[in-house]
Amino acid sequence: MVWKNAFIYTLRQDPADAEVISHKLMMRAGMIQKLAAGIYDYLPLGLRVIRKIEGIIRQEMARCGAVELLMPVVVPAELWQESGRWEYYGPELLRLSDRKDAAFCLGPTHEEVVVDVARKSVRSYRDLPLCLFQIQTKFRDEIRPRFGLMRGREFIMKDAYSFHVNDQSLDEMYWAMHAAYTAIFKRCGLDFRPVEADSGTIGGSVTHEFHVLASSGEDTIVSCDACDYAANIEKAQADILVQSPAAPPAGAPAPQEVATPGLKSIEEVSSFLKIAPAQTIKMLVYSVNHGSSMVGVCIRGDRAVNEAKLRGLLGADSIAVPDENELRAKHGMPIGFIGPVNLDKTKYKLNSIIADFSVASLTDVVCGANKEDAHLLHVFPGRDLMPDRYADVGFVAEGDRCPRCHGGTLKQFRGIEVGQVFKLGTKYSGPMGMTVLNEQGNAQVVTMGCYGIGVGRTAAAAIEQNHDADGIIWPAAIAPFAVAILCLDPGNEEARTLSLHLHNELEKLNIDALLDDRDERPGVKFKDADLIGFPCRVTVGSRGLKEGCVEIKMRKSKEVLKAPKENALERIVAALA
RNA sequence: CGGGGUGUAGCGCAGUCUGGUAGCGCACCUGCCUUGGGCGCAGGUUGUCGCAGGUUCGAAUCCUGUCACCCCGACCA
Repeated sequence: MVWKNAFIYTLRQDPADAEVISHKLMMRAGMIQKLAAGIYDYLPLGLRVIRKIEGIIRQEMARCGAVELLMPVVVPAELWQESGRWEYYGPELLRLSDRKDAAFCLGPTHEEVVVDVARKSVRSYRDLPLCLFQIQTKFRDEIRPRFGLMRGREFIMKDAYSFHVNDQSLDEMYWAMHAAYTAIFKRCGLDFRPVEADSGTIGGSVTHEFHVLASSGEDTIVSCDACDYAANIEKAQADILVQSPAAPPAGAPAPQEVATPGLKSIEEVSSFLKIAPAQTIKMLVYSVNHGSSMVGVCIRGDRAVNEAKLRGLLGADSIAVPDENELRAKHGMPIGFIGPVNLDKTKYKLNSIIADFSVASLTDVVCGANKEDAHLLHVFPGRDLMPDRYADVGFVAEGDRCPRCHGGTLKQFRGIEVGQVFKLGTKYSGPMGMTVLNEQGNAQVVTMGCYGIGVGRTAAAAIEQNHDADGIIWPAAIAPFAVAILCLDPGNEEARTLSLHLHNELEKLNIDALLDDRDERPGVKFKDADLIGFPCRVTVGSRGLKEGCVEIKMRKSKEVLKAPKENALERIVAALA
């Protein structure tokens, strides 16, 4: 490819609306261009990266026995009504209608469609296992798209779906996909971790997310410093020694009310009483399934409630913290002063009280007194608390002990979720009636897995991990071009001929080369090459040619070597290996 | 959806408070010059000042409405 034909326009300054480094660099390097919020043009250079990643994915999918197909982006509502998701998916699903007023949506994910594809043909257990995948544009009307390709509304996703006659077969495919994802992200040159993840409203299922470690990541992941335990913080557990409180020691003082006028927060109360926040219990009220019931949750004062865990524990579709004024007005709750001691559930219309494990080991602590402007001292959970149950509903904290090896400590990292593998079970095949005849000749609902990779997000994550002050440093496997040949003097016959020759020979060897033949000053070409991040740069200029040499420079190591022009080609090939 | 902010040339911005000929840097075009890290000189092109109303002799500027985009939060396969 010759620069003049390549449609590459770089920017000297960061675009004003870009926040994270990958977004800035992709815009500046002329890889993407914004069309609307969360909707981008993939320019030729950016598309080449996408295609490279897709190529790696295709190879690894083939290795798992997955076969590629392509399903429509526009999906009739009936399919979504069949699975039930038309009702509860919410505004993230972009709905539209055609000229006949028939309802459609833009597919944000394709479980319904793929079940429909498979059920039309698959009749027998002999056809299973089956794994279908596609690489396709998805649309999710995100509340807040941001960070360029990292959280777009329109984005390219590889989504695979597998069908099985039993759990063992599903399990095999699940781990084959897990291994494939590991291979894919490794080949893309990423530093990543597979982590256990929350399965959302689908209780009991197994799922792993693949996170690229990066400070700009939107997720927090937790991993053990001694073993291989790693989990999304939504799911992560700590090694909890005490799950129910002991009786208080003999002579423990009785609870005592203390005036705490206007002091509602844990910080205010603990600093006023000169105690650590960990010596308090805080209590929160959650509305479950849009107000159909309410629960009280108490947790150690310095900890936060993990709403994903709470939702899972309750088996709820949604939970939310109700409006404070509403709780005061409708339920008479002294917000800021409620506590788990002598709590009148009926009065406050609370269906149940849950205590996090973090309060079980506490003794002699402070909590709200259930009346305005007062707290209680000398609370002993083993004596004073009567929750309906103790459970794990808190976030783990940095330094908690590992639940797997019991010896290591948990550390937190930021991660970019680039992929997820999921055991779906019969969530879609059941309602949509996808059955096969089993060995006994009986109709049996198939069990499914699904496996996604954000292709554009993977590209963005690669930049987050591989850049410097000058620009992108592409991992070789996903670089738009492996080599940039800079012809510094297009006016010089020898330089022009030699650079073109090298370019042509590299292409013959199936090595992607970009020839910068522009009539620009050398500095411009160097800056652009660094910004775009070609792994290898070959400089052909009159200065080197006087010594009969070209210069080969590696972007990542900054290593420079001069090669005699006669064997420049083999030196370049060797440098890339 | 709540809070905050921004819309002026392809990009980055000033001008808006205090109404009076539309500006700067980069990019782009022409010529000269230069050629190993975003050269220099000279000349030039590019705008419904987001959109719609209103006030005014006169609106980028004041008022009303509206749209888009960005940030924080809530939310999120």
